Amino acid sequence: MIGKNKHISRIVDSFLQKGIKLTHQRKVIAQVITDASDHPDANEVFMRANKIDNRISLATVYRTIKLFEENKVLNRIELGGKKARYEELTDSHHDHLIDIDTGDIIEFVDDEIEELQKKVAKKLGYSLVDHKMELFGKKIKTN
Amino acid sequence: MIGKNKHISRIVDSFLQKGIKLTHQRKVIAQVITDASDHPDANEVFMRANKIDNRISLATVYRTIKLFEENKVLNRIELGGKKARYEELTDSHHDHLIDIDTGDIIEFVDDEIEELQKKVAKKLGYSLVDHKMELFGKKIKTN
DNA sequence: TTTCCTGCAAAGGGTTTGCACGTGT
DNA sequence: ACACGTGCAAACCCTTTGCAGGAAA
Repeated sequence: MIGKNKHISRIVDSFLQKGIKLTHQRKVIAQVITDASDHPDANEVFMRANKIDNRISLATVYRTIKLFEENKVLNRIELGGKKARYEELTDSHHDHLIDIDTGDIIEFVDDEIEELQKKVAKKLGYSLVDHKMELFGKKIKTN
Repeated sequence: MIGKNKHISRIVDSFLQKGIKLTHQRKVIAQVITDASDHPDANEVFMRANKIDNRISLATVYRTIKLFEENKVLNRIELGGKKARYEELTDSHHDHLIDIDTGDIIEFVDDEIEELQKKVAKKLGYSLVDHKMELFGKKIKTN
């Protein structure tokens, strides 16, 4: 049985509308991603999905992740290394601050920066379609 | 014979100081990177270096690129795909605007954004060590 | 000469894909 | 029933590495 059905319905609805088949595997993977508060990589998604239901292969995880990306329910983040990590795509855009000591990822939104980005793009003769911003920082000691 | 010796001397000097051997291969690769105004990937660097001198292998290009990165003369850029691309590291930091239609990369500097980034990091309890920002845009038609 | 560097080819890690079988609608 | 999705294993792409020969200091 799949939990959190209310939350998942966003993905389900969007798929039904487009006539994409809702397989068992896709539901489980959707749940895993919806439940994840960290930013798992493909293999991590695979392991979590597999724990719920062992009929799921890594290949399917990759295919499903790609499908989710194409349907804008999943966002890929590249963190310098060679593996991609993922997060559920929500309505509000946010960026990431990465703790260089621990690898923790903190999400934040800053409208001022977003405004400036649009302005910069415009100055260069472009209209901004998307952006990616990652800050890397060290925690300030508070003792 | 290696051209642009004046420009290259930055890398050469830095290597001599640290006692790193200045092999023929390294000089050629340094030249290729110094001369590149685009943002070549490892294989592209290899091909250009190889055209100048065919005694250079892809493995050496990778090893040299890593060496250059460690010595802060080269900067790695990750552009969503799986291959890394590179540019010579200069004193002034800049970010990239990518034309989503042509793949062109435009470099820009915006101090205001940099300031805001520091501020945002601080607000979250971090001191900013580095950042990565890429804007994706469509050219505004001017006809 | 000594130490470090190189080329080659093989291995590595993450991701994708061809194929025959299985499943949602 | 039909079209599409899946598991498996092999293939792929980019990058790294072990080794024996080669070059810089």
